[in-house]
Amino acid sequence: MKPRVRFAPSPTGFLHVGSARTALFNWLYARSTGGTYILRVEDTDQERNRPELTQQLLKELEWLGLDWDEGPIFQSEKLERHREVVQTFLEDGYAYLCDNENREVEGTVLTEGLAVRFRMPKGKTISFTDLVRGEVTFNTGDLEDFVIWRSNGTPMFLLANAVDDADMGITHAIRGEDLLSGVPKVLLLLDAMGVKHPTYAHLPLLVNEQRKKLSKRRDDVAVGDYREKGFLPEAMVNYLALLGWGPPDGVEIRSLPEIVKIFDIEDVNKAAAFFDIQKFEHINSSYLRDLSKEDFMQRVEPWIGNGAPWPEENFDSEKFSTMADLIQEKLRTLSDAPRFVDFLFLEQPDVDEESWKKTMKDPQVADSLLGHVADSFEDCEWETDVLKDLVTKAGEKVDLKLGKAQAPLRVAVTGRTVGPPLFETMSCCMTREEVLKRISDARKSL
RNA sequence: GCCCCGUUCGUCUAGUGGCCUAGGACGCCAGGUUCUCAACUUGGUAGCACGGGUUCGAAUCCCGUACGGGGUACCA
Repeated sequence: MKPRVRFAPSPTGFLHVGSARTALFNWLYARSTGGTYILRVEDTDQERNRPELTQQLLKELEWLGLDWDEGPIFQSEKLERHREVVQTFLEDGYAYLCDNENREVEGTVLTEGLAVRFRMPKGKTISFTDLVRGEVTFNTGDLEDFVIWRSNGTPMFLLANAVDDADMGITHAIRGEDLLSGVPKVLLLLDAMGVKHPTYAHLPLLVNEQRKKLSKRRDDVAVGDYREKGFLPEAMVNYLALLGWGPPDGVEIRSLPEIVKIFDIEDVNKAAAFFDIQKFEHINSSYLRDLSKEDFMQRVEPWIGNGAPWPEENFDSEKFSTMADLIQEKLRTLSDAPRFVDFLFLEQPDVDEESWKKTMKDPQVADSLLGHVADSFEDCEWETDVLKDLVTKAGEKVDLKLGKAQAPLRVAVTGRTVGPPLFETMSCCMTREEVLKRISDARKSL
């Protein structure tokens, strides 16, 4: 039988990286086994459920490239089926009615204003084999009767989850470890329905620096935030796959299709993992560098279009296209792009204070150097090699090597010590007049 | 409290009884290359939580301890 798995988020907030990782591992399992990946929206919590978030959720999953084969199926549409199962439980004596004070109420008919609790059998041992954790055992004596139906006429998570998994023919439930404790209850529910148990695989949790479970409330971990920071979806899924799993050959940066080939759910770790933004950035920059020119231009567009830190009318797409070749390899995220080119589209460079202090700390030297540079730039050939040569010579006059000598000029022209290759940028994207103006402006500010 | 789960460099991981004086990646440090940065490159840093067993041999198996986490809702 072909595996059937599902990702079952509840639309109570933005998709966060932990959920995305669960979605990814379900997807990987389905794709690597030839199974079916189903999307199910668990929207039974009427209080917190927000329909508009569902659309957002689907968008994020699409962005990540985690396409689903069936669904989205909305749990809220299965209300009648859930009611039917609960009613049967009541009739068969598996469950009982109870009031607001948790007192048992006589009767076997679902009644408005009354909740339903599942009766926990006494003295039973419940074991199951988890694909990640191995054999896990619980005693029913440690568990209590639990609510499966709210007094407001809606099903509880465990019930809806068990019924839907059974009805959808889910063969493998792959999800976060925070749900491990709920398994014995679900198994009891499944037994009461007389259906087979799915196989479980509980993924290690993703934790914050305090080693606590990542939460949408206290941790800034929405997938959308990373998209907006300029991370690539392929880098995101690649990094997420590395949390709790490692490729046997040690090659970490590889595409999703390649990961599908070597992924095995049984290789997943048991221990919680910390989401390390530095490593994520490293992976992202690697994917960024590997982008074709055309692809890069397309992806970077949102960061240099509307909202970029320069007047829109100053933007010159041809200049940017030239610059793209020079800066693509330097970016860690797409949002780094503007600050590598902003000086071209601003009237005045946006001068970074630290950079200024560092390079102009000796105003005499800086002024003399910039003076020599300006003089030699007056009527030279406007070419990369020529400019580089002239700055080298200017540097020699104040006893500085090119590495040091270019710094004040770079800050005068671009406003920062870090940026694209200076001489090429000047010769290709700036006029002699512009450069001389900036040198002269900088000297006045010394 | 009770139940369940976990513990290899700072971080993510490889490791399924001998190939481990524990490998890789990120980070960090030092050097090379270089017009800055990045990239690239050379080297370095740092770990099997602890204590008992089992075994000729244990990071790997067993028991205990410590620490961490998850659950224990008419949330999911």
